[in-house]
Amino acid sequence: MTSDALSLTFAALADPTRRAILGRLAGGEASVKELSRPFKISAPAITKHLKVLQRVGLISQGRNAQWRPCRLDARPLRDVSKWVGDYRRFWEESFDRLDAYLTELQRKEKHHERKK
Amino acid sequence: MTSDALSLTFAALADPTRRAILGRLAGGEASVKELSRPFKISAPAITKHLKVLQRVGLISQGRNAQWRPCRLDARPLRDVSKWVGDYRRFWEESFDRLDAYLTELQRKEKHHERKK
DNA sequence: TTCTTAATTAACCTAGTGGTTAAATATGAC
DNA sequence: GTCATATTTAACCACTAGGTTAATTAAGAA
Repeated sequence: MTSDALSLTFAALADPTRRAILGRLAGGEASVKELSRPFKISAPAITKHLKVLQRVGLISQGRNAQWRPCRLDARPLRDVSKWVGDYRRFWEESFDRLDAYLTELQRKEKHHERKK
Repeated sequence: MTSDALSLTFAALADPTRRAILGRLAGGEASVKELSRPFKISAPAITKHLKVLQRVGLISQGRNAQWRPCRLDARPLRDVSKWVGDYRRFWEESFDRLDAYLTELQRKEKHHERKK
């Protein structure tokens, strides 16, 4: 795998289970068990997902008796946000073009109706 | 692979070569040859990267003689931006906490100096 | 100590990724 | 038609990802 931080972060986010875990952690700390509850996959699979998230710094794990409470650390998402933000003008542009296109289409439609 | 659109988009962005291609296309249309120039990988490898980008709708390819000019379509990035935006408050929060921590640390440092 | 629960590690499997080289296809130029 | 260039397809390879089950570690409870 590509080892630069941004690539690793994107890769970590490319799995819906991991994004769901982050979503859950947005609501506060949770144990591994709690995190696994919504999914039908095994505990080791969850552990692996958590390792991926931990490796890119999106979560950290504490210790409390036999539990390893996880908590969100969203800071790596700043870089993602910054990267994607550099393209904002492009999708706004495309949207504008699409919007203009649709408006034009509508105008033509009206014109067509009138002619009928 | 996970087949929901957002996962596929994140996965497409998880490769630095593909992100560089998007970066190049931000400067305007380019042929496959032109896109491949900065990299030391083979033409088929570039073709594969382009297919990945095309599959998630980040680029589209036209035809002009033997060239297939590629152009950026950033609209899928809106969803990425929206997703990551939902976490903004968390990284701003973490940053604040770090900031508060550093301020506190500095305060303690000063106190320590004074005592010496 | 023994039992139970939480979580991880080990070993394995399947499928997918990113790369390769060689061959095929498409198109304009001579 | 032949040649050269651009690009894709085919076939292959090493490695990784995401999953499994079984075994291991850690800690509180009986």
